[in-house]
Amino acid sequence: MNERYDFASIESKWQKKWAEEKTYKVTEDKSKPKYYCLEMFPYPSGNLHMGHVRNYSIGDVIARFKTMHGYNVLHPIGWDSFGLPAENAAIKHKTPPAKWTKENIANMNRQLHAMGLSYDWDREVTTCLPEYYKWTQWLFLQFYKKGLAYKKGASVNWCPGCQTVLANEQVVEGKCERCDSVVEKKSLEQWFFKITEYADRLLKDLDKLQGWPNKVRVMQENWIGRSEGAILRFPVQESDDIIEVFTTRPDTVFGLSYMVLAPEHPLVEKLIAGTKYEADVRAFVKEVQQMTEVERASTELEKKGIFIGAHVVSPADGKIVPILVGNYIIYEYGTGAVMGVPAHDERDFLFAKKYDLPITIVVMPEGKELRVEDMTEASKENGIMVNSGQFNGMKNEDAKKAIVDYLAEKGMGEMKVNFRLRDWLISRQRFWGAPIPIIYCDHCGTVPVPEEQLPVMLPHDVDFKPTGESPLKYMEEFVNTTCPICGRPARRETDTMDTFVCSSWYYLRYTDARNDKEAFAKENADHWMNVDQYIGGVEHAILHLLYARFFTKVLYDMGLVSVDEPFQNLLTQGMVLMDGSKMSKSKGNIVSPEAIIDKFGADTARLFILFAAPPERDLEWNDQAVEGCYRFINRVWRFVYDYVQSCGGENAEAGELSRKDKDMRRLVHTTIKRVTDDAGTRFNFNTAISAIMELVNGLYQYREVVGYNKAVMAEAVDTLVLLLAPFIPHVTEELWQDLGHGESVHKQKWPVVDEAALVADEVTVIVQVNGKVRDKILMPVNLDKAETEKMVLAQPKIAEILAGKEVKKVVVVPNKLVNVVVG
RNA sequence: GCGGGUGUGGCGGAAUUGGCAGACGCACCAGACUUAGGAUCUGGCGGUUUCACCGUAUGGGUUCAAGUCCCUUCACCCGCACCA
Repeated sequence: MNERYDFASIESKWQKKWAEEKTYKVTEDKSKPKYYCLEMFPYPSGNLHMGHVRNYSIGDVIARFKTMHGYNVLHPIGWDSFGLPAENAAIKHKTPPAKWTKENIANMNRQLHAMGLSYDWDREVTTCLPEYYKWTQWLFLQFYKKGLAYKKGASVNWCPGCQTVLANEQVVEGKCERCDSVVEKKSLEQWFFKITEYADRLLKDLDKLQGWPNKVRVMQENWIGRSEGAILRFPVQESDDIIEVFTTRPDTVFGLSYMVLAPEHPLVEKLIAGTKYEADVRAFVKEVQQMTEVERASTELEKKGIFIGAHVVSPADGKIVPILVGNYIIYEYGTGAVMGVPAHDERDFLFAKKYDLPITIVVMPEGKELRVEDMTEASKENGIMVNSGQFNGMKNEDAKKAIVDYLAEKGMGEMKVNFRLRDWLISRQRFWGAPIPIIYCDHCGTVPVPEEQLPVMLPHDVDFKPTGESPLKYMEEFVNTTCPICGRPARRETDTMDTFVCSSWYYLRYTDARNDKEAFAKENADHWMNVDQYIGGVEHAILHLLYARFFTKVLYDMGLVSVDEPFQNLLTQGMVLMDGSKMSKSKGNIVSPEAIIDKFGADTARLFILFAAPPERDLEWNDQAVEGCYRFINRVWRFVYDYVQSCGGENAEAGELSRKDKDMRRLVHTTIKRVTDDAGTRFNFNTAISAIMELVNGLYQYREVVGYNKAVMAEAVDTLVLLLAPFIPHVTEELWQDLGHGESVHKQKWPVVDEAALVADEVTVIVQVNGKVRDKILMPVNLDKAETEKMVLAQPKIAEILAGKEVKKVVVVPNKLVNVVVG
């Protein structure tokens, strides 16, 4: 054994050995309980960053810990390797995206190995390889067959920077989440997945995800945005047209004062055509549409509208009110039309004040006398119905249903649940993605590519346009094909799929990664699913996690999997910060994982990142604290070195234990207990590590004891190495061998707590007087309350404090604390 | 505006069920060893007017006992945001 801790040679030695011997390869071993530990797979940008290091260190500890606990652990890794950066690099450097991606993967693969992660590399998946995207395309076809993939013309989010459309989820504050360009609206024919059909289930099943952070569940709930209300129909006066509105307040329909349509609403054009209002309304609509999405969506925007020259008749009471176009109506939400009830809606109130429209109170808050003249804002309180014909006197909550029932009889309304969630737009006008397997034939229409013709391969040798426009459109050899039905010339779809499609099912592919007959065998998926622990950044709280849940539910309905939620438990790790802000190239506050590994080794890097903060919290990088972790490993190394030099290999009999021996054993076993709880059930690796540090401090003291027990010491040293193994796998593997053990430390059983060793003969009891600590007494363990009280009151120090005072009460918490209450 | 969260020494953080606030580590200070120390070991390290008192963002409450439970106020972070 080397006296010095030489991390570089130790780490490379074991990494090589683990790879050669496939130490972490896993097969479906039915004799053990299974555990699926998954970290969100990386985009192969070229280099690992600290966020990756944190993510994978956390996952690796969990995987190794569960393995030592006897689980059959699936711990895979792969590459989310389609997407824009590869294409942008291709344009810039004239390298094909496939080459750029492959090189990046190779480099990051090397970096992952340098971290000593326990992945089963035989299950590595790469989404941009045909062997993977063949099955992404196959899944698309299954969705298509079920009517869950469809093409429609729609006003969509267009990112001029990325030269492609975006899903709603990828638009943040009106900007592209990737490149920050202001997103424009474009009317295009696009492919969608019908995620809205699953809105209710995606919402309801959030209840099943008790192992998810509350925050993420709430974010998904808000994103899905379920609201209960009604559809009401308002006939346009002297016309056959009907304006439908969605409202959550059908009880306020008698307070109607006007009707507002979104500028994009088709009835606007229809109702103004050929009227004297035509020119003004068109000008207004154009003005609104010329605003950016950000401007339009701003709550600061002054609410404006214009009369379009037509009226509707209220189906409730026959009241006739004007129709306007309003700049605050969103065409995509509800029906794109809103009934204006100024008394009970804030926006309607402002609008009515501005345009001097009538305000009618129809819900009177109980115990109040609201008057229109006094109102400075809309009243949203519940109350009693007024000015509402036969519904007067009802509670407004009851009137909601009563009014809709009444209108329903006339065919003018019904209860309706509305969702904020939109269908998932999956077409991308870019090259580096899985081609959508669809063929357009002039005779047969839209024809899915037959499954036996998959994959639809991305061509090699591609010329990229500097604009970013997809070169696929111009590649005759790709576009021109024959119709699978009639055999006549036909054209391929040139859009590719959103990369989030690829990442919506990769966790299933891991269960059967090399299968070339199907996406995955159901048997394998059933064996491993669902993911017991998923770990990743909170930035995926909506996008990826919602899409993956949707996919799982669809596959469940198709009978391809037996679970309807993919991720049982979710851990959202915090960010790695430097000087208080997220590490980023633009800020220049980057610490490269490779530099840290070169200087201190992977074990130190892992230990620091796990020790510095609990996993959900943001973590501030601290170079000096990294050195502290390096010192700790050295301290462990020196201890084991000295131990091996002095008495390693001796077989000692335990024999009679002295008090200090027993104390040492108690420390060893309380440490096992603490580490097991902290790392295994709470994932508080920071406190688990601090417990081990205390053990090491205790060991340094124990070895100074003259005539310490060698069997106790041997147990303690072995335990120390075993407890550290999941955190710092290389050095513990080396130490385990130095201690004379044969098999890998990572194949050992986790140490078991000896409950008997935890019991002490004596305990320190805190003595309080009126809640203030006055003394600490060492007393025999498990004294009953009366004896404890007697002993405490007999203490000279306590007796002195209590002299001349009346003891009112004595509270005894056995083995812990006594509180004497005096008058 | 709505929703979620956080607030503890110079710093990262600990206190799992209401029971010694500050574990463990960083930084700092002192000592030992040493030709030397940025190595290692030992000790100290919330504040103050130090036989004691004060102290977990703020003010109040419950309790024998509150960082922990209840109410108030404040600050910061994150998500959504004209959602009808």
